[in-house]
Amino acid sequence: MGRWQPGAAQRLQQAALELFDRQGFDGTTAAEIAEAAGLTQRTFFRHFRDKRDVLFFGQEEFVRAFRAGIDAAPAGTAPMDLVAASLASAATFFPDERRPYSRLRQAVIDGNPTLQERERHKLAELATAVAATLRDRGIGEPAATLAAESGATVFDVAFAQWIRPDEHRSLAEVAADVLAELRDLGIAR
Amino acid sequence: MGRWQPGAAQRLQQAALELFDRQGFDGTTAAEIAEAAGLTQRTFFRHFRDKRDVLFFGQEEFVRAFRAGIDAAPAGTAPMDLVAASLASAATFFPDERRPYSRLRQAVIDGNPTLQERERHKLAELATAVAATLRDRGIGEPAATLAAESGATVFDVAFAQWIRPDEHRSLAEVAADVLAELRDLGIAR
DNA sequence: TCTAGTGATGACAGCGACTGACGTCAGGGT
DNA sequence: ACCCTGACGTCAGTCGCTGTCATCACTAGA
Repeated sequence: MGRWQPGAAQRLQQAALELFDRQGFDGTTAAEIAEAAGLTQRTFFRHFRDKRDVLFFGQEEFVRAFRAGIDAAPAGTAPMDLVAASLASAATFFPDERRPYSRLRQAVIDGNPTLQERERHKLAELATAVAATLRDRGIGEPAATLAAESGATVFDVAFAQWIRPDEHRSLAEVAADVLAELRDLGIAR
Repeated sequence: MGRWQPGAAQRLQQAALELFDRQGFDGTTAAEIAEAAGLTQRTFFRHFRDKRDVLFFGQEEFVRAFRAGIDAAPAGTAPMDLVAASLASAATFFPDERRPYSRLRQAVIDGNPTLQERERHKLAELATAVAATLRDRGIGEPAATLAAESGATVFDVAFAQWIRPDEHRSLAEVAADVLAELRDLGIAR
């Protein structure tokens, strides 16, 4: 056993979410979050690049889920079908049990512009990673980037819908529907 | 004649771009920019919400160009054709004379992650505004958001291409080509 | 069993972004 | 002359974020 409790980042994230929810993002200092997790401000910034980052802990695995969906598809699959596969794979990261947590987290993000900014950035990073994966499969530019950005947009729209109070479908179902709508748009001239 | 020179925001933006180019974004303080423009740090923050914002001065007119393109289209135009119209309209905001300036500005942005973050945010704001305009024309959700986000993506990709050293086509031409590629993607199953 | 190395953490000091309160100086209306 | 308003300056902060160094538990090797 170490001198410190394990999972410092996890504890910081949970403490941050609770404090942000209770007293707002701006009304919460990094030192306060650290104290709630039994740590100091300095340690907080050793785990996260900045105060906002604490809400985006664990996004790498999420990106890996997108890539895994593409990697598992058979050779010769069309770009937008690869995107469909990556969406289906990523949706498994958000089972229905996680919906309440996602709603709370999103409410905090929606309440602060700088957090929305960071969220957009993370979505853009996701699109960049997916585009790279598509390029690895031989898809050229700008097709790879366009397909990847489209996938990110579909995920974003689907996630927002999935979180709504009156929504009960799974994220996978919602995402499939949104993707279908996008395809209809592309054909309509 | 007032006590102060007019166009403080303009002067601040120009001074900022020069200083960022010469000594980097992080290596330039807000007080320094203000001083170069004959003002003080406090005045800088009365014109701009934060240090990054100085590089995005005048984006409202840019957004208006997008909306104008949609408003000018005849009734019954399909969503993606409205997007095409808005792109064509917005492209007039970037005549070839502006290319050197755009290149310099983009180089500064590319050199700093937080500036990229802000740029993504501005692009998202643009998409939100375009989606609202589409909704005003009777287009429902999620079609309006999907079309608007697609338009923003096309603009982003086209702009990046337009800025390249070996690119000589106009932004309107590049954007039309990228949009055509996106449409090809949508049909491919 | 002693000891030096390692990795995570805490304490301290400091920079710079950003803000609120308040004072100052024109010009325009009355 | 009068005040009001709008743009700016001054002052005194708060807080995000960082560099530096000391500290403590654990571990490998003698």
